[in-house]
Amino acid sequence: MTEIETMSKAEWQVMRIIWTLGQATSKEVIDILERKTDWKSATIKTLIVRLQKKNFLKAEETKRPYVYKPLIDEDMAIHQSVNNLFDNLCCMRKGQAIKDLVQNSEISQSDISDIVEALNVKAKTAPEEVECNCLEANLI
Amino acid sequence: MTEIETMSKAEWQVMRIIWTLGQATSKEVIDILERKTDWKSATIKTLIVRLQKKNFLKAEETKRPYVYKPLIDEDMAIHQSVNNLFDNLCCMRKGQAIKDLVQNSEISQSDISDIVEALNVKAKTAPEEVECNCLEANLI
DNA sequence: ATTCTTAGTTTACAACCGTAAACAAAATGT
DNA sequence: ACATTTTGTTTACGGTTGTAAACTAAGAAT
Repeated sequence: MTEIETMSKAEWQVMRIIWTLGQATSKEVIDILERKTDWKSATIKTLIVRLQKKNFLKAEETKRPYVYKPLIDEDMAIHQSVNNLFDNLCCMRKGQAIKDLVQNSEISQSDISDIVEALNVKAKTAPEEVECNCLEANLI
Repeated sequence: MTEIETMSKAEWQVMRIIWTLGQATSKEVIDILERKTDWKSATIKTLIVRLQKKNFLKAEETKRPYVYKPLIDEDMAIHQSVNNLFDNLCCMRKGQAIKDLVQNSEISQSDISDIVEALNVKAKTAPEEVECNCLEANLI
């Protein structure tokens, strides 16, 4: 049961920048986040340190300023986070939660097609009803 | 900017039981969670207290044992949690995150139809591409 | 070489969370 | 009425998170 390291809300903001740029110096991250948020540079430095401790980032320390690179793939991080949250939910309600997300998210035409396709596949084996197991003794 | 109270993973387990039962005494919650988890009853009591402080639960204190009732609707809680998490994500990747969820969740036939319907509606106004704004100065 | 600046490291502190024991008050059994 | 059990309240403690200042080491400017 190796505990999964989770990313806090603030840490997500840092990772998004580094994922988007591919790699970044602390100055780049700080400049961008000082425009996006009201965080002080010290705060952002702390977040970078914590992300290194959690093995989400590593510093290329051959020369300064260090270049920070992601150690986890963005899609993998999203997969873990989202599924981790869905694990909290009543099985019966996940379908409606997904519908709610569809309605509240901006999604491209091609992603819409992809999701519809995934739903078509799903429909071939999907049950008529999903049972609630909120009271059952399934170990969490 | 009134801070939204969030529910921790452990607190979710308590809420799910009370939502499913409609209301419950601490004994009911404790009995169920002692079968589902290895938490001690003291732990579960603490969670109930914290959920009251966060206004997710209230105790009917007219007679003992108290009866605990949800102060927040389960669907509303799910909506808030899920959208709160999606706020962390790069806009460009939300579509694929939803597809991933579809593939990894058990969903009923009728929920599948509902989601497809929502996607059809969405497709009428969906953009060809969604722009990434991870580096932009939108206040979080 | 000495000073200024930038970037990385250490320390800080309150709130929240997982986890639970200890304590107190009410209800129940005898 | 008194002992026992149940249930609610208080206190605890280490780890995480938001938030940041202070300190230090390395580069850059003079």
